[in-house]
This record gives sequence, structure tokens and C-alpha cells, in this order.
Amino acid sequence: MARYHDIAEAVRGAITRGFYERGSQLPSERELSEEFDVAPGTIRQALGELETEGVLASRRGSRRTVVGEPRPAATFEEFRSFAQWASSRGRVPAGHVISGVWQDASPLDREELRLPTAARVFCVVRVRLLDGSAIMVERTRYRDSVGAEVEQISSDCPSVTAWLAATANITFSRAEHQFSACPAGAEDARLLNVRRGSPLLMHKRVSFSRDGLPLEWSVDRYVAGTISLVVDNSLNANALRWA
Amino acid sequence: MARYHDIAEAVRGAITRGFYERGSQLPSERELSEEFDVAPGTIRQALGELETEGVLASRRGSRRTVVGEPRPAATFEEFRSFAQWASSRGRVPAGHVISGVWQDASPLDREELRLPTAARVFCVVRVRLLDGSAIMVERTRYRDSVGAEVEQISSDCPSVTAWLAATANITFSRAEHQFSACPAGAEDARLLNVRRGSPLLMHKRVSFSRDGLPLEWSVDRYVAGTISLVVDNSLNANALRWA
DNA sequence: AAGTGGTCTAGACCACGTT
DNA sequence: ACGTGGTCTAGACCACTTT
Repeated sequence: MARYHDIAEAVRGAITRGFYERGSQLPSERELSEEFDVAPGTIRQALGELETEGVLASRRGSRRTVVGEPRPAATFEEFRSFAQWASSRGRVPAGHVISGVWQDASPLDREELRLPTAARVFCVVRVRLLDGSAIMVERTRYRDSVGAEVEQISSDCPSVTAWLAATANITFSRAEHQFSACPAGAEDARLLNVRRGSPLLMHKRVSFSRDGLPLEWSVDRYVAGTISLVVDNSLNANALRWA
Repeated sequence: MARYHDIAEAVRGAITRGFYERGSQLPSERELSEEFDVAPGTIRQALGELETEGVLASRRGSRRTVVGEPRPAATFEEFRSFAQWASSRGRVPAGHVISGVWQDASPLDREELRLPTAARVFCVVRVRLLDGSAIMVERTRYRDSVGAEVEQISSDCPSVTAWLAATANITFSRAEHQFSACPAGAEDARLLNVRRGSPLLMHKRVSFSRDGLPLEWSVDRYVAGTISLVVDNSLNANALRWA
């Protein structure tokens, strides 16, 4: 739809097809604006997209440089949702609910979800399978408005995210993630079929609505070696920090 | 220097000071352009910066919404460099080199660093300390041009990154990171003073120059519980993917 | 000196969401 | 119907780098 996005895709495609080689130089923005018959600003917007992806690096005075392979450009949803990620890779996601109960919000819940002093949260423990084997246990706590919807989802629904978007018009637009490592606890070991104390990748996540309201927070634990996380960052765009 | 950046900072500051409350609504872009006496496009660029940070969320028809607390906006360097991160937090970074040797590039080196079939790499093993205790072991492999500089660095230099920038004019402009969990091996256990098999956060990293040339790649292993990684993503800007 | 990217102007039109 | 953000135009000037 947007012209600048089409141009970005066109340039990305030209790089993929080898028309522009790695390390070679793109035409100047003014030349490109004539070639595509758009205003220079539109070209800048297009190239800006590719710069953020790390495909291009710009230099003044000299000419801008083609840097690397274009990335598949993973979407936000693909990352946030286990099922959508798996499907996009041609793997088979599955999952079942171990428990789903309403609890009074703990102080931690109230902080993460910005809840008033008296509030309930819907707590779900799920085990996620990839191609038939358990790789992750997920402990999620939903704020009441979302929990009321989640409660109605059948326990073997492959994608909670997709269900919420389709039937309750609840979508996530931003998330904050924290990663660390931890030893498997007793319940982890039982659910994931690993030994106690074996290494797990821990992923804490808080997901927000478009309005910035925290909708859920979750602690997921992955069996080491099954899955890993990839992040790009650059001088232009950095979404990472240590804590 | 750039007007749009000043405006972004001004709005960020206004949010921090509570002038705009969380969940409240910003003036329209046209109003802001009058207030700051700039063209509308400049305002868009400024607000775009805040949207990517997740501080603002925009909606059409209604008015755009102030979403959350402004983040400290960690810089790329702060994340890439252990020493710079630690210093910025008022903690004491230290490190010493366990070994530093030239080796023939392995097939893996050649792939990660895009080297020709015959090439050397400079391999360094370092232990990093935070406030006096060992928390990370780092195994880095530099391409020869960088290795030649690294070789001259004294073994207790706190920040290799800062040294390279200052004396050899070598700067990193982009990096790709991969995170997973793994058990401590024999050497890890000895260097980090933990038991074999205890969980470590594994961080593989490839760093690139402005021109997209891979300069080094590294596998760092952190003692679980000492440090964790935080990432933001959103529908607008997503730098994460599973692998 | 010439060319480039980075920034900015002062508009325009459209699609969308709310009223 | 109206106001909003999203996109785009057709320029301009400056800072920087290389020639």
C-alpha cells in the first residue's frame, strides 16, 4: 500500500537477487528518486527501513553502501506468539493447560500489570510442545479483562494470541522481554522431562495493548538447546539492554 | 543538534516530569508543530522516535495517546560493551585475559567472519568481573586486522571496545546476538567458580563495522542470576526472532 | 570543488476512527 | 462530517567526505 514500503521491498529484492552485491554501492538517493519517480523524501523513508534492518549503512560524501543479506523481517507477532513462530517455520506447535485458576493479585502482579490494591488475576500454567516433545513451560498471569476471555479457551488451543485477536479483539502491540538462565525446579523437571537443576532459558515477558495497558505477564522456561533467541541491534536502532 | 531530536527529548522530558500523564493524550501533530514552530514533518520525526521506544502509541481519528514511562534509551555501545554498561551503572568492571593466541580459522570462523579459505584469527579467552567477582567467561575470535590491534592491549584493560575506538579507529556499528542456556563445562566451572553443569546464560555475538564487515565473533557465558538481558519490541519495531 | 546524506519546510491528499 | 495520523511532494540548506 505505502509507496515507500514497496520501494524498500524492491531494493531488498534487488539485493537478494544479487543485482546489488554485498559491499557494493547503491545509487544516490537523488538518482533513486528519479528511477522510482518519487520525491526524495520517500526514498529516504524506504532506505531508512533497510538501514534499521542493518541491510544498508549510509555514509556521507561518499556513496552509501550495500551491507549484507536482507533479513526475513520477522514480524512482532511471530516473535510474541509461540504458535505463530512455529507454524511459520513449518513445525508443529501444540500445548496443553496444566492449570488455570483465579487468584488475588500478588504484589508482583500489581506492579507488573499496574493493578489497584484489590484485583484478581487469571493464572495459567501451560506446557508447549514442538513437533511432539515438551520444550517449554509457561506460567502466565492475565489481568481480569483478558483472563475472562482466556478462561473460555479450550485447553488444547494452539494459539491463545490468535484466539484473543479473533474472538475478543484483544491484540498486543508492544512487549518487554527479559532473558536469563536458571536451573529447572521440581515442577519444571517433571513437566519438561529433564533433571532437576538442568539449565533452562528463562524468558519473562510483559505484553501491552495499543494503549500501553499491561495485559499479561509471563515467565517461560525453555529446555536448553531446543530454541534460542536472536536479536539485532545497531547504532541506529537499539532495543537491548542489560539488567 | 537535530531539531527533531531536541523535540523528542523535550516531549520525553515533559512525560518524565508528569506534564503528560500516563494514558493521557498528546496534542495533535499540527498543534505541536505550531507550539514548537517547526514543519509538521519534523514533529512526525520526533514522535516517531518516541514511538519506536514504545513511549507513545498513535491512533488515527482519535488523538494519540501517551503510553508509558520514557526509557533511559540505552545506547548501542552500552549494550555491546561490558565495561561501558557496568560503568554507566556505577559498578566496577574488570577483566583479565586467560589466553590470547593466533590460530588458523576454523570452518566456523570462516563462516561467521566471512573469511577466505586460508586465514588466521586471534583467539582470546577473558574472564570478566563485576564488583570483584567473576560472572562471565568470554571467548572471542577476531579477524586478523582487528586481532593485530587487540594483541597489543594490556591484559587487564577494562574496555577493549573503548581501546579499539580510541587508538585504532575501529568501531562497531551493528551486532547480531543469539541467546540460549547451557550447562557449565569443565573450563567454565573452573574460571567462574561454579559447579560443572550449573546453568549459564550463553550469548553468541557477531559484531560488524560500518561497512558490514564482521570484525569479531564471541561466545560469552554468564553465571545464572548475575545479569539478564532486556529487550523491547513492538508492532513498529521488532529486532527479535526465535531460532 | 563537487557530491552526498541529513535535516527541514510548507504545503497536499487520503484512510481511518470517532462523533 | 470532522479531525487525525500516514503518506507524499518538490523543493531548500547544511555538514561532511572525498576528489
